[in-house]
Amino acid sequence: MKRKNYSSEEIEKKLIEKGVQPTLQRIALCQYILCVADHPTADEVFDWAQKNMAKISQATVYNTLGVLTDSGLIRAFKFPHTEKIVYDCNIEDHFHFFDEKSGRILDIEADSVKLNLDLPKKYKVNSIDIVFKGEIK
Amino acid sequence: MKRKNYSSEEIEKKLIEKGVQPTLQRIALCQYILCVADHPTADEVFDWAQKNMAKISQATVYNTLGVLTDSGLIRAFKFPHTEKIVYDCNIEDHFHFFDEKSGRILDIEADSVKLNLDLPKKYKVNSIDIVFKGEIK
DNA sequence: CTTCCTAATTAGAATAGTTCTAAAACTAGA
DNA sequence: TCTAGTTTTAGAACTATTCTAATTAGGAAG
Repeated sequence: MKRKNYSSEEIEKKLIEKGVQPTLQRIALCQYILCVADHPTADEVFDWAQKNMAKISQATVYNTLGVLTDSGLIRAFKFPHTEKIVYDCNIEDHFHFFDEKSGRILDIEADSVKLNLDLPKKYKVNSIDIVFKGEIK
Repeated sequence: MKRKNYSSEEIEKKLIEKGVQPTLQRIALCQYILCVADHPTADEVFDWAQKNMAKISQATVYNTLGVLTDSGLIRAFKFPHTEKIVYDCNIEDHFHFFDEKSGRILDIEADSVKLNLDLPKKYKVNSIDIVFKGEIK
């Protein structure tokens, strides 16, 4: 839901801030990933790219998604319902809701989930992944 | 931790109960999956089978894991840390702890996690997957 | 501008895990 | 035993992703 409308300049600035060389391909892909897409997979990004920009290779899409993920501009998730890696421009701590009807993934804010754990003391938890599955009425 | 020592006869009975034809291969694989293995992947099951039983094909291992999963005797999970499907003989509702040091997966009983959700009413939750990542000291 | 130098892009091959296919081998029931 | 339906099997096919090696583009220095 945090769909923004970044200009090329703003995206360029973001990339530089993160130490990523702002090439034409990367800026274009960011337009889609940061502004338009909703939890896209690599092939969705590639499909969009083929329709909306000059010739680009699949490898560049994968490279770029890797670079963006490593730089912390986006995050990569793996969900139980698909093999494909899903990318998320929401880099805050959060959980996910998978709508079994539509296949859509929705973000769940971290503070709408209160957890009360009773684990053995020696279990040191570094991070928690939660996926709710269900449907939206 | 629910490591049992089922005899061939007990396994055969379980398979029949679930409407699964108890072939030699299926019984043998169940010995490993239900009694010995701890969250195995398909290739771990295949490795074990090659060492411990007469010639068996990889396809049979995949078929059998599929049949056992469909029948409800075991469950299949997909975790964020690996591509491989992980099988679990614990068919109760439960969550998982992934030990980042050892790579081991441990079961977390459902009632050691209390959840307090504040989701929009129209979100109907059917199931919840939780993976804790961390280390065991 | 050129000349380097490095980094990014590319096409295609390679890989990993899994599923499919078609044939052969079983198994259960009549 | 015969037959029909299952299982098993080897190998091919498939899907998502990563790797490789060659080409191209972008800067910095002169």
